[in-house]
Amino acid sequence: MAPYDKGARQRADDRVRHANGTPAARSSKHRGYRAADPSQPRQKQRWDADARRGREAQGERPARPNWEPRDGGQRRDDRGGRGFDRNERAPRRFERDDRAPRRDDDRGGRRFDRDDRAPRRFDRDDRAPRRDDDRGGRRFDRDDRAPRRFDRDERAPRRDDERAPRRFDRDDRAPRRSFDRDDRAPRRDDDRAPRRFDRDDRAPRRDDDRAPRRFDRDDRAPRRDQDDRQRRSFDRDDRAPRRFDRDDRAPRRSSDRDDRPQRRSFDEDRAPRRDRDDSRGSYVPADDVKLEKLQAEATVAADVEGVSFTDLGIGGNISRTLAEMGATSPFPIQAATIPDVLAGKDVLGRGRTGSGKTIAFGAPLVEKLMEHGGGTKRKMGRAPRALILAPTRELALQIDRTVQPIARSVGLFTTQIYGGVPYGRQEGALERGVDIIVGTPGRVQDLMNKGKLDLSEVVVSVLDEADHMCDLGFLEPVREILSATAEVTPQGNRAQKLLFSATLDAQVASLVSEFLHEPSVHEVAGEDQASSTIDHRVLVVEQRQKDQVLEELVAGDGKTIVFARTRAYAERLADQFEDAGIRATSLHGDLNQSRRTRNLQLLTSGRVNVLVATDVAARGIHVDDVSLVVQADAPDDYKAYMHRSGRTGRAGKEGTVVTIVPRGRIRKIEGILENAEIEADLVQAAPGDGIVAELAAR
DNA sequence: AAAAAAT
Repeated sequence: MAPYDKGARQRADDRVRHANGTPAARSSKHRGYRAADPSQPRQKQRWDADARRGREAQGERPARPNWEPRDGGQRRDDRGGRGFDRNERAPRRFERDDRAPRRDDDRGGRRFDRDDRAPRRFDRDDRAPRRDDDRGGRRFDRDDRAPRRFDRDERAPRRDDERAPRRFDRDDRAPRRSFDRDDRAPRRDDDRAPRRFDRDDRAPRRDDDRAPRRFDRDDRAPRRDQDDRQRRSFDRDDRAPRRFDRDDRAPRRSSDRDDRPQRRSFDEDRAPRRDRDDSRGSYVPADDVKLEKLQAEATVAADVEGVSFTDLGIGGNISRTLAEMGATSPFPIQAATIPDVLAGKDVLGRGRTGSGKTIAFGAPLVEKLMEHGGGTKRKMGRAPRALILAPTRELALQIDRTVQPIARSVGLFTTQIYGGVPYGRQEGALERGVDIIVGTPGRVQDLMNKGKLDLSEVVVSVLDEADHMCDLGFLEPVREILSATAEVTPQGNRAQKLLFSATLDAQVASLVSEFLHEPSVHEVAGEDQASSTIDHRVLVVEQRQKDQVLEELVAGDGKTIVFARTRAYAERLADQFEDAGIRATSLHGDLNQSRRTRNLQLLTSGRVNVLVATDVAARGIHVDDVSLVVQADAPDDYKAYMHRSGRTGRAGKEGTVVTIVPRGRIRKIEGILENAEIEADLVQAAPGDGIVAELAAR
């Protein structure tokens, strides 16, 4: 009792003073002791809960993140032990390491330890970053992840591989983890340290150095590759008809439901609430419902031949920068939307990411800012005047890589505002003053609520993947953000809203009716997935043979992206592939941001052949030369199918999309294909079948 | 139901 009491007394003293400061301190202090012992752990926990509630009351953020499972809080409470441990991570991890097998269960508590956990589950990846911060020893860590596994052909230890890295990483922490496999970890280090080291160190650098380059590629590849010729050829022939077909079908599928939002979508009358509610209720049926495409003015390559960016109204500096980036002449979507944006109109644009869409809004946006920016350009602490929102961090980054050089060419600054990274840098940038914000809704809203981000001077707002932004969970934040932007420019014109997506349909109706004014609608003929150079296949596979078939499919030499429905499955598949000697990595929301960035880079740089991802990678992500897209789980809807499959067959190259379905899902996938207007062979397949080997060889 | 997005 004695030793403990000392500490407890100290704390009790503090509590008494803070809590009430009553003169009865002594006796209450005494009582306080006893209470303190058992309650002390809980004390902190309660405090946290109070603090959270307080923050929520201030409107800062919800007590529970909206992506968190409902029972998250409860679980946490149940685990009293963890709740108060929060700050003491070492012990925790330690415990968890023991629980490794249960990792999935850990998720309830996710919110507060995300970073911590990532390591747990995906050992290799997470730790690397930590070490980086701490030590020179980094390299080893990093290597552990991707490279390592491949190196280890010895599979017997398979499971060892999974864990070895973790423990191994933390040799320092040996006491915590060391238990099982200290023996092996060291070995590997010794053997491979040199190699990995090299790789690891360089990998990061490359990212930094090449960001611009890659960026260029992203933009250029599509442009250059998708020559005017190509586009024209398929655009005209194939698509025009298709689009019309779709319009016809929409009604068929969803009868009256679809009609409401569609019809209203571009009426100026505002019935935002009703629209929204209606759409929420009726848009998300169990089946893949196809909404009417928006009435659009189609632009084809012939329309833009011989036109230059300058002709469209883009200034010399920006035009030169575009040329340096590889955009020497405008693509159709750009030719269609740039004049309207410059004219101050609201615009809806349909065009695949990476095919010129970013510049279609980026270039005129910068031009517009110059126009009504005036002398305030350089002012410290100036509020941003343009906002670009994207549904994922990776996409926001990719957009910024395109827009930033355009902005800089005329002395404007951009900054990225997205989650998963420290606030300091972002807040610092805002304090210094920026002109264009590129980000994701969560962090933008967060900084808005903290008073760090003032959107009241934003006169141009862009929603990329706008239809996706209307998905459950995105619509509300987006509405709040848009509501915080300016209604009119300093010159008294209406502030602009621009919505872009490869699958822009009536799902955006509520946003359109609430925020847009007489928008002009454009699309590029031939820009959707159905165009193309992509061979679509469906393999009907027995559930228990699925993983084996997948492994055979991804064993080929070409770059492959595998889509899985859940994070856990994505991670498991990546592990399985690595265990099989295939260079693979994963991309999903359970990884911390540095890991996400790095793993994506592993694929773009070719250090791995296979990326297993959730739908976080379905939209907008451009990786050169992906020859095969495998859908380990069927997509939710036809739009997901189109976006996922659009990761391949880019740049006019050949691509193959293989969708694995169990027998029971055949009808579902057929419906999706029909809506996507894609024809695909559907065959049964089992491990070792010729068809599997043939597809893998591509 | 899951995914994404804020700590």
